[in-house]
Amino acid sequence: MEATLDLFKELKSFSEPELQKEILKHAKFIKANKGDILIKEGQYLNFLPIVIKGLLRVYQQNEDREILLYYVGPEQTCMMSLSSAYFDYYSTANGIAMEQSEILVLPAHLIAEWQLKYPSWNKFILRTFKSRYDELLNAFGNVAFKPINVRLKEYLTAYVKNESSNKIPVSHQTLANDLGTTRVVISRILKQFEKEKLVKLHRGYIQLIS
Amino acid sequence: MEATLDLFKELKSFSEPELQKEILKHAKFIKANKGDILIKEGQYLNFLPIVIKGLLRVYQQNEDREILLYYVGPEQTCMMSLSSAYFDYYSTANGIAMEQSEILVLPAHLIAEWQLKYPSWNKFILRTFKSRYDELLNAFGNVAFKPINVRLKEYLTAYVKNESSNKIPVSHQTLANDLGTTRVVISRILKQFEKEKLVKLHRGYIQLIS
DNA sequence: TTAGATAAGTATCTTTTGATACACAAAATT
DNA sequence: AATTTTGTGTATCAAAAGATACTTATCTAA
Repeated sequence: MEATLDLFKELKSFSEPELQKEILKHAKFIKANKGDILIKEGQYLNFLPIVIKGLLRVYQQNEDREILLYYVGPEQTCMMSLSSAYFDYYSTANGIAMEQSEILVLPAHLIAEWQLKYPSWNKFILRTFKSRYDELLNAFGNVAFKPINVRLKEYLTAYVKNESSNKIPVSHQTLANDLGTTRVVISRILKQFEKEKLVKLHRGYIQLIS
Repeated sequence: MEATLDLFKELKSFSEPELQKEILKHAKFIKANKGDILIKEGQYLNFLPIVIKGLLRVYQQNEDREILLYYVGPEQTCMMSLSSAYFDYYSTANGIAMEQSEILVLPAHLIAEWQLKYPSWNKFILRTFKSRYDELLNAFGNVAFKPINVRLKEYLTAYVKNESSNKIPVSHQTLANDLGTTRVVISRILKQFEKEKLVKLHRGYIQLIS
C-alpha cells in the first residue's frame, strides 16, 4: 500500500497540499483484479474512483453486443461515476478492470463540496468532463458517418501510435467489442486488409504493415 | 431589448444577485434570425452564448450528411462553446438558429473565473456538462445499436410527447438530417410505417396514430 | 496427452442502408 | 398565370453489415 501512496502523491492534478490532505483523509484505496467489474449499468454510484495504477474499460452494452466508450488510466476518473455521483443518478455504462489496478475511491458528496473549495479539484473535474465529452463526440461522429472498415483502420493505426511496436495484441472479438460489431465482421475486414498488405494476421495479435 | 432583459431576470439559474449583476455588466444581448449560423466547425470560440428565447440546433456534419447533437433552448448553453471557451479549443460542431432567438453572450474568460466564485454558476456549468453528456451518450448508444427505423420511431414518439398535438411538422429531409441519414431512406421507412398504420403522411407534416 | 476453451477462417444467405434517377404535386415566387 | 423551389413517392442497383453454421488451428489445464 505504501507504493500506491507514493504513486498518488506524484499525481499533478492533486498537488495542492490542502486537497491532498483531504483526499487522504476521506479516500479508500482498493485493488481490482483483471476482469473485475467495478461499475454496472443501472447501478447507483455514490463514489468516485480515481485510477492510480492500471486501466479500466468503460463500455455500453446492448443484448449481445457492446461498444467501447473510453478507457480510464492513471490520474483519470470515470465520467459515469462523476456524472451520477454529482447528480445522484444511475450509471448508464459498465466498467471493468483490464489489468490489476489500484484505485482511490472517494465518497460522492465530496465532489461538489471541493468544487468550490479547491481550484485544482475544480479544474480536474472540468477537464474530465471536457475530455470525456470530446472523446464521446468523436466516437459518435465516427459511428454515425464512417463505415466499420474505416473505423477499424483508424483504431489500429491509433493503437500503434502510442506503442513502440507495430504488433497489436488484441483478438478479433475484442476489436468487435470495442467497435460495436461482431467478430465475423472484423475477421472479414481484417482478411481484406491482409490482402491489401496493410496487416499480417496472427493468432492473438495483428501486425501492422506501414 | 427591455423585454429580453425581463426574460433574463426570471431565469432561475442566475438568480444569485451578485451573479446577475456581473452578467449584466459583461454580457451582450444579441438577436439571431432563423437560419443564422452562430457556430461553425473549426471556429475558435471565445464567447459563451446563453439562450434567453428561441432555439438553436447543434449538429455535426460530414460531407453531404449531418446528424443532430442537441437543441439549445432558453436558459441553456451550448456544450461546444462551453468546452472550447473553457479550454481554449475549437468547435467541433455547428450551431444554427431554428427560429428568431435572443441570446446572451458572455466573454469566455469569465466562465472559469465565476466557477469558483458563484455556486449557482458552478452548478449551471456542471449541469450543462452533465446533461449534454447524457444526451450524447444516449444518442451514441442509439446510433451504435439501433437500426434507423427504430430510431425514427423513437424520434417521432418523443416528439409528440412534448406536444399537445400528434402532428409533427417536420419534412423528411429534416428527419434525415437529425438522424444522420438520407431523405430517401426516411421516406421509405415512413411509407412502411404508414402501411403498418402507425402514421399518416402529409406534405410538411406527419400524423402519428395512437 | 487429451479435453476443453479460445482464436480465427470462411461460405452462404438475408437484411439494411445507401446511391441514383426520375416523376409528380403542392407551395412559393415572379 | 407561369416558373421555380420544395416535398414526397418510388424503382433499381450496389454495397455494407449482420446472422448462422461449420471448420481448423492453437493454447491451456486437467
